[in-house]
Amino acid sequence: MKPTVHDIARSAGVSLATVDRVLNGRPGVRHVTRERVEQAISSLGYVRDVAAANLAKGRTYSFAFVLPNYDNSFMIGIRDEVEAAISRSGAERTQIRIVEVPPFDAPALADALDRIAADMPDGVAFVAVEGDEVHAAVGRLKEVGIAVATLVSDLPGSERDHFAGIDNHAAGRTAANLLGRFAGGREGRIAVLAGSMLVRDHRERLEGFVAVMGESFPRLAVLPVMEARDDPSLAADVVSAVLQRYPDIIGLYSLGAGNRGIVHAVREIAPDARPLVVAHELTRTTRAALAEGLIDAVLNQDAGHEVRSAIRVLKGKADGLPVIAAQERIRIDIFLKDNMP
Amino acid sequence: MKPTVHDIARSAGVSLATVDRVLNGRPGVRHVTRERVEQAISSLGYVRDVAAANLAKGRTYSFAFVLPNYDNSFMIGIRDEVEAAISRSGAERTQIRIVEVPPFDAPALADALDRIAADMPDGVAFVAVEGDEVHAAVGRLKEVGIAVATLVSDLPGSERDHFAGIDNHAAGRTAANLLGRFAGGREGRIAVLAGSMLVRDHRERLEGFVAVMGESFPRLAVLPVMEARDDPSLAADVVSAVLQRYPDIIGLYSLGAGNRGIVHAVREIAPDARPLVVAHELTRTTRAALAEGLIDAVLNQDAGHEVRSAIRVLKGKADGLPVIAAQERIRIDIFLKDNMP
DNA sequence: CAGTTTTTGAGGTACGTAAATCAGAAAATC
DNA sequence: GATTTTCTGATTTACGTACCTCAAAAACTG
Repeated sequence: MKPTVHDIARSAGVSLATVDRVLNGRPGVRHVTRERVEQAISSLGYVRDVAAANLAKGRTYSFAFVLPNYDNSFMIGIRDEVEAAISRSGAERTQIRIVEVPPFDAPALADALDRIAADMPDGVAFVAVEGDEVHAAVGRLKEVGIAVATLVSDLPGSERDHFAGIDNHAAGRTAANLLGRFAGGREGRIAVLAGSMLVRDHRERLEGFVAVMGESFPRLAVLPVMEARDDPSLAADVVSAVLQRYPDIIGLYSLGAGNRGIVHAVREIAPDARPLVVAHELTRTTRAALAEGLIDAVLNQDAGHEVRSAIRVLKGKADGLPVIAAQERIRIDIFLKDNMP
Repeated sequence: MKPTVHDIARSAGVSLATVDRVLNGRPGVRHVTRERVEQAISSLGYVRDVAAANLAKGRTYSFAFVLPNYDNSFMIGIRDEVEAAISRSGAERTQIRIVEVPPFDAPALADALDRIAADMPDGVAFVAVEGDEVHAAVGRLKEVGIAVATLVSDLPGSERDHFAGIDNHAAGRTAANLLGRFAGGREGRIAVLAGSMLVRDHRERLEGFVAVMGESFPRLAVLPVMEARDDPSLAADVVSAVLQRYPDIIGLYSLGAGNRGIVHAVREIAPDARPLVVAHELTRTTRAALAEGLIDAVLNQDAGHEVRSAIRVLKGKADGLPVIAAQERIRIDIFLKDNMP
């Protein structure tokens, strides 16, 4: 039978109240007594029943998720997952609200963070945009004791507690590895399409990609990156243009969103002249394109994992617990047409 | 504020006892009253506080995991995960024990299952070996109301409630896809190394692999499968021999265990003559080989996910709940050297 | 309508922990 | 040794649900 606080009290020869004081770090216990209790705890192998503790505490955590009001499938996926978390919030004693901000707008993001700080939630998660205002706003959040996590896109150097997202450098490397190997020994050019170089995750992916291409696949020449602001129609145009301009393009790496446009452009090309395509995020579009053979591989970050990890971390931070890094690492999933979930 | 049973009672104009009867499907409630209560439940958006319910029930689930006493890294990983679950068992109100059986031994497995049945646990998970005895034993378990899940290797056609493992057919297809694409347009032979064709998961992987090779990569000739009983030293010998015999082997698919031997054999070969290697399960060996470039890709099934999924399903089945298929699907992870976790 | 059965209400106890109060004991201080 | 301060014990209430008992009310029987 699992030991309870009562067992500890009995075993240590103290009262329930004292056990409670030790367990919850409350003052008013002599050193020797505290040790006796701790001794009993470890010898009985007591572990706190978290469910019962939460029930007794009646504590609820309040969190805010700041998301760009941005309509690409991936962000919609993130929002869906946050909403799913909200619908589960009853069972998990969390109260989560979503705050929308314009995308790629550091002042607006900083502003939103400051407004949230006024409500004193237990934690805030946000998709970072780089900017001094944002750094400063994070500092203010931490100052008043609010836990802060970045989501999808990080803000290194800031005081955020945690980043819930993938290693984008590694993602870029992985993409290069796949494209390079799929290309076999062939020679040719590789086109890279990004959303915006102002976003850190895109920059990092590009860095990783270019690095591996240079190291391992010198016969593949990477063209200068094209930015299409994650806009499908713009992406379609840009891709069509570059494919026409350089007939020896044998691969395309789409490291941002707007894949609908890319798929559209690639479909226009004769099947045997189509480039290899590696894209990010498994969405309806990329899934269908994988199945159809228009995209060769998709790198994915699981939005659900990211959101749940962020919540878990914020909860832990709110209670002053350390993050278990291994548990919170978000994996870079590779999907081919045969292993789609 | 989250509604409680009290709120429902008040809102429906009935007593707590009646709400309780409705919630827990106990008899003694008139149809109209039951409807009034259900109406209140849905209009208030009541959701049962599972933590409090479990606390009140004080129910503990008892499960048995039957694992082959087999020392390959993957099985050790599975065992570690079960043990991790055992160490968490206090918090999760489960009591789990591990039963070891000799590998690939259907009578012994059936025997173990029967012995377990005598203790009447709530559920049993086991790594299936094919055999009529096993089918019969599963039937007996189900007959007395014990939930049954297969782990890693399935037993289709039996009365098991659930299979916690990957789609091995898809895994084989994925391996073929990777190997075929990595080979570029080259021509040559592909060697396949399995543990034993008597194990269902190995057979299925092979089928999927051969199918895709035939469909999509007709220039790659798949050699007859070699069986090395997941034994590293045997595997090393077999691989060395076949590589010597067929100098035009450009790829190797290791669909079972014993990868240590394969890595050893491949390392002996001159770097530029080494075949492409795709193997299963991310272990210390395969991880190091990936990093070193001796293995090109590793397909992995997450042992932790599988074990936790099995426990979740057994718990659900013990309570008569249906399985949420999407949630319990185990993914086929692809790891290259750049996206290793 | 009396008797029976079914339905409902009221209330309590329990699960394991948190948190509070208050009184008394022990230790430290002067 | 008296006083203050610091500890400790005993006890209670609460969290939200499950499950039990007993009695009363309502609905059916014949």
